[in-house]
Amino acid sequence: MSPKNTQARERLLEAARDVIRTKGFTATTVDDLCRSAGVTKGAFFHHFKSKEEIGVEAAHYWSETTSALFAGAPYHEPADPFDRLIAYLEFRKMLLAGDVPDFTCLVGTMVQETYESAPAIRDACDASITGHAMTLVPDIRAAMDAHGVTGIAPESLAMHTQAVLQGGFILAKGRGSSEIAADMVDHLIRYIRLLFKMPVPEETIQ
Amino acid sequence: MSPKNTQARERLLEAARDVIRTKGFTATTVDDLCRSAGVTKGAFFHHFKSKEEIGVEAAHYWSETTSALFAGAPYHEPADPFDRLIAYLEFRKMLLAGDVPDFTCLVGTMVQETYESAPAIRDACDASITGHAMTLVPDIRAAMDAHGVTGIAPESLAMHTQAVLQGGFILAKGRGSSEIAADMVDHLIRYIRLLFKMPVPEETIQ
DNA sequence: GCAAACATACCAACCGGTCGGTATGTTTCG
DNA sequence: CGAAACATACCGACCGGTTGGTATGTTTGC
Repeated sequence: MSPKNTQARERLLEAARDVIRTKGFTATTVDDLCRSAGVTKGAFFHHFKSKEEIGVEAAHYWSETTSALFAGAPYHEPADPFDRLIAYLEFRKMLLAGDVPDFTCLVGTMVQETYESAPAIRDACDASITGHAMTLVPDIRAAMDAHGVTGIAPESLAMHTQAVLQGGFILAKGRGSSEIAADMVDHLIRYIRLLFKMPVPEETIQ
Repeated sequence: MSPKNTQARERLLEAARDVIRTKGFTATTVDDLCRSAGVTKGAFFHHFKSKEEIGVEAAHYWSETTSALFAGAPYHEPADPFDRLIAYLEFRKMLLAGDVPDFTCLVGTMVQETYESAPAIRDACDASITGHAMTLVPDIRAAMDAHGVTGIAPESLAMHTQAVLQGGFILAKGRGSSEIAADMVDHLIRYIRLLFKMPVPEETIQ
């Protein structure tokens, strides 16, 4: 009944996450994934019926693992919804560590390559990004109510946080450094502080 | 000199711009480009010594053609630098028309796939994005001076405009529609209005 | 008439995917 | 019980088509 030995599958999904973030989906070969996971091609096609299927499953795996990461993160602690929103963005800044492939987004990378050629992957990536954004909506809505902010759909501001992050990742890839991505989050924090009529810190954004 | 000469080169660069924006750099084959340009492989390798080289040249070509487009655009008309900045963003919104491959950014797409494997392409893409952003700096700086905005480097705000656009393109690819990208530009406009202490229009951002 | 601008034919490496087979359980039933 | 029947996980050689690139010939424009 329960799949006892699914080590190969999990190792392949981890390999997909790491290799695709580095090389992109198309440039990643099935043999790359097998080598990285330490399994054979037979094992690969036992668990996934095609390369496209591991793309879809990798997006799901990404959704699950990042959901768990964010659910257990300390940014939920503040009592005020506005403070939680800012804490979320500070947490995202904190994640911008290590080399570029370590902090960039698997699904943002994959959707760029597959949106016209592999609808199943595109939909899984879109669901991952949108699903994560929607976890922010209750806090955004509560903070808007508390601060009397109107004229913006909470869902739209939630998507905007993800757009700024994805754009920051692209700029970081161009420069080979996370710094610019952190600066973009600083702009986003300033936008949200201004929008909610909250004081803006004096530090200069470089 | 003569219109016949080097026609193949230009047609190949146009093909690269169109096909790569649709399929991505890696998934685009040399034969794809030849077919789209209506030339043979001999012509391709006469003008470009490798696939990587046409990637670099396509980024340069993108820089040149977009520079010309923006230089001739009407957003330079307003007398006030702040108004020019807003007019630029409204112009960018206006460009969000047609299918996704028609309005998305070639170099933003390419850098995602090549930043680890093809430094020459990565650098050309980075130079294209950064170079375009820097054209905004004089107006941003003048507007900041005029409105007493401090605590932000003009270059950083210029890069932020590009991050929001690039992020909007990724979200648009996930949804197959430009609408979300336009919404992201609306957030950016609102941010800049708030930052420059200017009134914010009442329309709701969806 | 000569060099640049193409066209044609071809190649070796590579890629996604297949296939026959093995090892190790798990279920079924007399 | 116990053995036959079946299921799952995995192996790795192999296949046919594709890919970036080359070698060589032909056309075009000054």
